[in-house]
Amino acid sequence: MKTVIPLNQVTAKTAPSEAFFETFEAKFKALADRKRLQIMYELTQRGKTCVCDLCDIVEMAQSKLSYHLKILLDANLITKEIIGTWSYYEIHSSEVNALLSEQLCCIFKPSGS
Amino acid sequence: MKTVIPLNQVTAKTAPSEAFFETFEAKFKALADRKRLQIMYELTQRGKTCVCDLCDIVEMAQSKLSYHLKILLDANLITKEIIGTWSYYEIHSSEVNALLSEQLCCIFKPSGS
DNA sequence: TTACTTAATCAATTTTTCTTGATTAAGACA
DNA sequence: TGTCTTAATCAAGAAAAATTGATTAAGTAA
Repeated sequence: MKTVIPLNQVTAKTAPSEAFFETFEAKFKALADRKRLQIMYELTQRGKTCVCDLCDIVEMAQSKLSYHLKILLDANLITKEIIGTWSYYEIHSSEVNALLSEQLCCIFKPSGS
Repeated sequence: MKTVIPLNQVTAKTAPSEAFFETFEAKFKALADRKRLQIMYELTQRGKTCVCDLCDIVEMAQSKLSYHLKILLDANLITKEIIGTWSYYEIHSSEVNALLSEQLCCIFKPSGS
């Protein structure tokens, strides 16, 4: 899995390195799909959600959903918690906040956080 | 060319439509490439810039640069002005502001605007 | 143990995107 | 007019990402 630089370590005092652009490339790539945006939106509205429920909510086959969740997880935009046989996913609010505008954060993360 | 919904017309009072996610898909897709992010960064630093100069700055073949500029232009993230034989491109600040966080806007658009 | 459930992974195919070099179109100017 | 410059577009091939169905792994519970 690729190394992801946490957004709070990012500054722009000197010319950005190749790695800098790569980090954002990965994050924007993760967001560059309408199905993954829908997943982000549903997680925002519902909070921590089980994969089995998400499958029905976004009407996606299980293997396909797993594929897309992994991309969002690798980009550090969501987090994962395994409880027994179930996997729960949640928006990674601080990362999303650091990336997106206030007005978008109200759509892709809970307004109150 | 695809229809682009201006960001200032976007609200989230009801469940977002398919078109809503498609609009952001296009914008994030445009940002999902390290070369295009570098172009955005250089335009941010330099302001309105001629294609011929940009070619040297980002070290990219002319046809390749045109291809990437078109993707950013279609996503409404940059604007274009033709003067004589030259084409000048510029960051579309209001769109970038509506999309990205304050901290990123300082990197992908001039701090002062 | 066995059967069942959940979700990640794999392999093969399809689809999309990117790159490259060539061509085209339009303006500048002698 | 002809030549030069700039930059967009085109077509073919390469590379990357997405989809599909099957398999695997790990937990639950009889």
